[in-house]
Amino acid sequence: MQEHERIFSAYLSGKDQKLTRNRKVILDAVFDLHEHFDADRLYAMVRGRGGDISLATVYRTLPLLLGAGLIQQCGRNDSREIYEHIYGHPKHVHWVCERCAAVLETDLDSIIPNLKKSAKQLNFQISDLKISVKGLCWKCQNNENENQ
Amino acid sequence: MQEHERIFSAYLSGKDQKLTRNRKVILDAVFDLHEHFDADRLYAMVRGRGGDISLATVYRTLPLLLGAGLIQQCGRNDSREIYEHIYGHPKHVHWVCERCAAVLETDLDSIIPNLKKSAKQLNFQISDLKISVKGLCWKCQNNENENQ
DNA sequence: GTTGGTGCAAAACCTTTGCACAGAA
DNA sequence: TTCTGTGCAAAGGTTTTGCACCAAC
Repeated sequence: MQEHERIFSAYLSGKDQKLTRNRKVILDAVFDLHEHFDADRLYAMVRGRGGDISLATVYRTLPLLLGAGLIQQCGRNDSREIYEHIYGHPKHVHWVCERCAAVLETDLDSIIPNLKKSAKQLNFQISDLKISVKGLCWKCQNNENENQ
Repeated sequence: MQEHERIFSAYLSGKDQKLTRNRKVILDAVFDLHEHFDADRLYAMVRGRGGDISLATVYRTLPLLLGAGLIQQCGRNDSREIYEHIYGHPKHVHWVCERCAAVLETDLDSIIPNLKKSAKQLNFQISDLKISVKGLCWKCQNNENENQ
């Protein structure tokens, strides 16, 4: 049993819920997706694995994974909520290219050494942090005039 | 004529569009709302002013205000897009209390001195930046056990 | 047999759009 | 007269929910 299965299972137990077969398939898919994903992408992934899982079940499982701290929301694409798995990933900064939609990532500490100081000044107890930087990646800066 | 009217008018001219009466009412409402707002809140505001403006017009005006750089999106509340006016406001950091939903604001530079350095390293041309910190404000830390 | 899980279809919800008309240049 | 702007109602697209049945303990 993998670490994130243990975590999910423990979280569910605490709510008198179970780590069912469906939930296990969804959990595995989430951690096999090494990209950001939306509900539809995740649904396609679990369908591709032969399971008979409905979109409703995917939608019902996402809040559970959020609650367990295994995934987090990271913005929207068009009108869809985007998620990523975070187990074992330190909190980080997203650099989103507005042209090609590439997402670079860097760690947080290198750009926000003063975060804790500010929190202390405000007397604010941080539980979650999101930073999203939009602009042009180097590739798109060099190809500004090409059509996409 | 106020400064943001001039800006909006200039922006619209550039697109062969006009600063109509409806758009003026919406613009004024946006700058009279000294809080974050969603489409519905803004709609209520302009209705309250006696105008006969439809929700569709509000929705059609929001992208124009975004384009003119007069407002910006700042996350979602439930399922609604949240906006704030930004004319004259430097980019800033939101500190959102998860319990009472209070939003504190601080300026950016004090917590991210290294942002430009990172951008240079990545060769990333920044056009927009969002930072949202969630947690508990000092008030809620001291009243954790009270009901809301 | 009681509790939670699930597929299906329908509902809910915010937002966008088609259309016909109004208004300005 | 030829644009753009607008209200209204309908459509669109994502997410949630009601319900009946299933599965596990």
